[in-house]
This record gives sequence, structure tokens and C-alpha cells, in this order.
Amino acid sequence: MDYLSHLNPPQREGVENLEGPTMIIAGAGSGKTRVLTYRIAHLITVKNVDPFSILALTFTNKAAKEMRERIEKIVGTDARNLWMGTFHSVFARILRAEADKLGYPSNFTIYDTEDSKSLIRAIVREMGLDDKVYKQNVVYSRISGAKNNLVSWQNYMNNSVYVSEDEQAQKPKMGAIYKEYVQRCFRSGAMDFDDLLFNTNVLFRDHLDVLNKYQQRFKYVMIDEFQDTNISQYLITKRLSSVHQNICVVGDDAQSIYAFRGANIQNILNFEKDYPDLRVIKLEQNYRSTQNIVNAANSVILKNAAQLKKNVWTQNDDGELVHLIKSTSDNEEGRLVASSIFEDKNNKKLENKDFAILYRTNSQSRAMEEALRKSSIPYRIYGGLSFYQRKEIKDLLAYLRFTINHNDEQSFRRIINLPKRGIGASSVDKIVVSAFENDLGIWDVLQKSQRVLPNRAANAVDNFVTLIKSFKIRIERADAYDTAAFIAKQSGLLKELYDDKTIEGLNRYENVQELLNAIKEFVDDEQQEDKSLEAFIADVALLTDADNEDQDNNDHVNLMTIHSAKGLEFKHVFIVGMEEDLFPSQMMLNSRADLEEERRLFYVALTRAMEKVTLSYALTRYRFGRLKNCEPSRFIEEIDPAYIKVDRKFNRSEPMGNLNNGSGSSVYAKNLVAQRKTERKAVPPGKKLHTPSPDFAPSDTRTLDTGMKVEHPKFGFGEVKKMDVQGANRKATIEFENFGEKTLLLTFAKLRIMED
DNA sequence: CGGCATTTTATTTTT
DNA sequence: TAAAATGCCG
Repeated sequence: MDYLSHLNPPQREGVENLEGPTMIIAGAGSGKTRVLTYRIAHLITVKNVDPFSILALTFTNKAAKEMRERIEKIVGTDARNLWMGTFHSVFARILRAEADKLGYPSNFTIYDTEDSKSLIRAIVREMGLDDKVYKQNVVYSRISGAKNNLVSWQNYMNNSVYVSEDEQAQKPKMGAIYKEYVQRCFRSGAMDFDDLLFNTNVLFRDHLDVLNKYQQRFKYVMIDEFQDTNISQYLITKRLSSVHQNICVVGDDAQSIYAFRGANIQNILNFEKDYPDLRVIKLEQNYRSTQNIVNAANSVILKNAAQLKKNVWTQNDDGELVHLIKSTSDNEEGRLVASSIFEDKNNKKLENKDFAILYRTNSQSRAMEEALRKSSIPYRIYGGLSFYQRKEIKDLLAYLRFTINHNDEQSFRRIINLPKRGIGASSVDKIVVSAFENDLGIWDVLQKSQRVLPNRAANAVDNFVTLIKSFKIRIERADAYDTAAFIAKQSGLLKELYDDKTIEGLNRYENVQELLNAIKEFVDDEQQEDKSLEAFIADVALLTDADNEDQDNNDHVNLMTIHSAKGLEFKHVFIVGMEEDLFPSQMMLNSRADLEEERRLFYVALTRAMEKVTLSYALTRYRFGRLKNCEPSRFIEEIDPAYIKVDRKFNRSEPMGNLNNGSGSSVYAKNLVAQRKTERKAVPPGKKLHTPSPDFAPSDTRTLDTGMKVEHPKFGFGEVKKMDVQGANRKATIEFENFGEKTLLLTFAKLRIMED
């Protein structure tokens, strides 16, 4: 095989030793994906292993897709038969096939995090508990944590550790909520993300015939990003591979960044105990980055106590030192990054796609976005609010989901009064409570709604039931696109959006059309055998934005969180927002006290770069709507000074120019804060109002009125057409030159009034 | 029940 | 800050 000649000895060992348990510890940039790809190709071409009997698990759909394509290039269309995908998607597929064994319908709904949290909220209220004590996020992560450790609600309630922890935290009802949550999901015919793994474990534990079937099928099991697996995932694969013992895991403990989701580095350590004759292969040569970047990253990760012995090195050139940019505000940070990209593009003949801007939180993307737009640099933001999480999309999906699964409580709640049909909150509560008390599904209650509802509401519910029934009939006769388009129209959703002529409304309408297009594409896809709506809906909850890559026009600067940059590489990487509390994240340190995970995250960010890393921090930044002083991140100091280039002596405790030192834009920022406070109260309801504007100097604050010419940081120039006051929400309708008419909420609108 | 005004809140990463 | 929750009235 000629591809073997490109490999170094340990890589080659990883590709050629196919039998028995294997662990590949792969340092950053060491060609891990290449080894995994070739290994699978080798199994198929050299060992003549049927692709059907190879199971390869990844963490993102994108990684799976990419790997499948690379393998297809070597082995041809055979690669399509591989069992390759995320843990969640592969086991969702198996669970659908075996659902009856667990008492679930095979078309069970998958609840995303939002569904789960809103169900938890409803439960907490119904139980008469204080939702400030039992916050949905806290309850959700508690339940999720239990499930990921394979602790059922029964075990939870009998477990003295969990129970006493809850009592300590003044949350004694946690177990009861967990129980109710599980039962409600079950009655709704729904599984949340964690259930997909938890229930797979239950399936394999209680149904040995089923386990046996899959054990026989999967002769070779491979796991990518093994450092990010949790106990639940690990046990599934352990069970599956216990017959053939051909399990190969690939990972890097230094890049474990999902402990918050239950990932467990212990898995790597335990692996050696579980498989005494384990073959361990270390890939330590880095082919991606320059000496300076590798060294800088190594010097950082050295501060972590918990790690496996590994020596990542490279033969590449020294390259540039790590740069550090300092700015006075988040907006200036954006401008500096944009101009730096502009210069490097010219000087080094680089393309937009060679650059990545990485940040800790999605909300940081905005300042970057505005700066790039002003500099006319094309960019693409990855992640953030996913297409599938937009309200209008979730609304239509809820209709589709409910048509398929009539007992799905969360979808029911979403659509029962959308568009308005006179069924309010109290009616919904009565229906849900009735289902609960009689141990019935939502659908059973709906069909006999006159028993629990007054006439007017009961009639409305009857109409709703008839509507859903007509959708159901359609589903059985037509393909996914026909049905979805029919439902979008007949439900009234499309009309409601169509009637909304605001820009936002137009956008929403287009989004729904886009979803319909996606379904059309799904139907037209020749590789897709099952074209039913059920088949389309089955996995949408598991999709993320990164999955709909647009092929055309892909020369753009990449903006994403560090988490979503895992597995990617770029020539120049900007790591922005290098500030204490932001990175390392205050939240993370408060809730889990895990500085080491944040440090690994920093390591991941550094090692994405091939040629150059630029760190950046701002002295002031808007956070939660307030301007805050910031302190440079401790991580900057942790880089060995030999590999970083700092303008002047760097001293974290006395950052240059804070809000009190009286210089330039700092003072401006300070004024702005004071100004905002008074202004907010001072504006009387009426036609005229003030417009504070963080992007422009304070002297620009004037009274806005119709006919004025204004500039908006996002939409450019425009003219005020109409002013409107709606309680605290002061609004202006502005005709923008390039974006048309828009109605803006002016409470904090960033408008500059142009000179007459 | 629906619509609008006003207040509160959540502020981390992803399947 | 924006979104979500709550409160009030017809």
C-alpha cells in the first residue's frame, strides 16, 4: 500500500496492528486522523474486512463525515457501509431498531437541551417547588451527570452520597424531580441526549441476545477523541468489543476539554487496567506547528499536574514568536485583529481561510464580527445559535415531531396555541395534569378534552386534533417534503410569518423556507433510501450548524469557540479575550474549580496554529450589558517568556491604563458608564429620546427625532421615519440605505446622529 | 384568553 | 444586552 510510505514508525504501527486492544496517544498535530483513516482503509483493502462490521465513533458529525470521505478516496464506495458517526447518532439508530425491548416507540422523539430544561421547569413548578432554588440549569446538569455515570433515578434515591449532597445543598427534592423527569420523558416517548447513551447501556445489560447480535456484527471498534468519552460511552464500547477484543482508541489527555459534560480522563487510565495486554502507541512528532508554537504550548500544559508522559516535538522551523496584542476595549480589539489580518494577508500572500479567530464564549463573536465587516473582510461564524434552535424552526419541527409522535409533551406545549387558537396556559396545564393523574399519554387526553376543559377550549382542542390527524394521513402517503410543506401551510405557521413584514419576520419566513429546502434536498438525495418525514426527523435533534457546510465561496476568516475548533488547523490563529474571568472562565472556576481543564483548552487553542499565534486582551469589555474592567489572563504569563513577544514588560497586577488613569479612550469609557446610568432614568416617555452610543464619542449623544440622518454600526446610514414609544421600549423605524426599513429598539441602540 | 407594559434574569463550552 | 418571565387590564 503506497500510503504507508508517508508514515513514521509509530504511525505505521497504528495502521498495521489491527488485532487486539490498542490505545494510540496522539499529541496535537501528530497525524491522528490520518492514522485512523488509513487504519480503517487497511482493514478493508488488506484484511478484506466487511465495512459493515467496522464501528467507528467520533464526537462530531463533521469529523465522521470528513473521515468517511477520506476513506472513500482510498477504498471507494464501500466506505458508505461503515458504521461511522457520533456516539449519539449511531446508538440512536440502534435504539430505534430495538426500541420495543425498552418499551419505547421506534419513532421516539429526541429532546434537545432546551426541551429538557423547559420540561424540568414545568415539573419544578407543578411540584410546587421554588424555581429559584431548583434552577433548571442546576437540575439539568445534576440529572445529566447522574445519567452519564449510569445512575438511574432509583439508584440515585438510594445513594447516600447523592442524597446527602442534595440535602447539603438544600435541594432535597432533586431525586424526586429526577424520577418525575424520567417518567415524563418516557410517557412522551422521548429520550434526551443522555438517554441515548444510558438506554443503550440498559439495552445491552438487560437483553443479552441484542448485545450478542451487535457484538458479533462489530468485529472492529474504533473511538476517536477518546479523552472526551464519559463512563456511559466507555461501557457501551467495552461491552460491544468484549468478544472480538478489537478495540482501538485514539486520544490525547492534554486535549480533554469536555469534562463538564461528564468526560472522564480516568477512562484513559482505566483502559490499561481493563485490557492488560493493551498495545500503547505514542504519536509524538508534531507536523502542524512551528517550533515556537509547539514549545509555547508545551510550556503551558506543563503546569497541569494530571497528565500522561508524552513529549511532543517537531522538526519544523522556529517560526514567529507568539504575539500579544493589547487594546483598551473589546471594539478596539476587533479593529486591531481585523487590521492585523489585513496586513498579514497582503504581506504574506495569505487567504482569508488561513485565519481563525478563536474565543472562549460565543458572545465574543459580535465585536469581531463588526470589525471584520467594517474592514470588508469576509468571515464565517461557526456554532453559536444553531439554525435548528431558532424559534421559528423549532416551531415547525415541533409540528412535525408531534405529528409523528402524538405523545411528545414538549412539542405539544409549543404548538397547541401556535398560532393562537384560544387554548391558554390553564388549559394546557389541565391537559398535562390529567395525563399525569390517569397515567395516559397527551394524545389520549386530547381526544377526550371535553372531560377536563370548558366547552370553548374543548372545541378548539377538537379542531387541533382534527388538524393533526389530517397531517398524519398525509405522512403515510407522501414524502418528507410534501408533508412538511403541507404542515407548514395548513398549520398557519407560514402565513403568520408571511404576514409579519418586519425585517426579522422576513428573516424568519426565509428560515422556514430554508428548512423546507433542506427537507427537499433530503428527499432528492439518491443515497437516501427512506424518504419519509420520520426518517428526516429522526436525527435532526442531533444535527448542528457545522453540518450544513456551504461548499461555494469558502474563502473566509473563521470565527468560532475554542471548543468547536478542536480537530481543526489554521495558519494564523488569534486567541482573543485573553482576560481573567473570561479565559479562564469564572463560571468554570466557580462551579467546578477546574483550572486544569481551562488550561487544556488554552493548549488546544495554541496547537490549532501552523505558523503564527496572536493573543489579545482588552482592558474594558461589555459583559452582561455592563462595561467592565478586565485583567489580563494568567495564562499569558504561563507561556515560557522565550516563546512570546510582548511589547514591554508584562505585569499582570498593574495592567497598563485602566479606567482611572485619565488617558484617552479609557476616560471615554468611564464617562459612558456614568452617562448611561443617569440617562436611563432621565428619558421621559414622549417623542424625543437620547441615544447613548458606545461606538461613538459621548458628545454624539443628542435627541433623536423623525427626519434625522443616523448611522448604525451594523446597518450603516439611514433616515428616521417614525418614532414610537411602547412603555420602556422606545422604538424608531429607520430607512437604511442598504438594509431597507428596520424597527429598532432604542433602549440601547447604537446610533450616531449625523450632522445636518 | 390575549395583548401589552414592565421587571427579572442569565450570563460556558456541545451532542 | 436580549430574552424570558411576570403583571395588569379589557
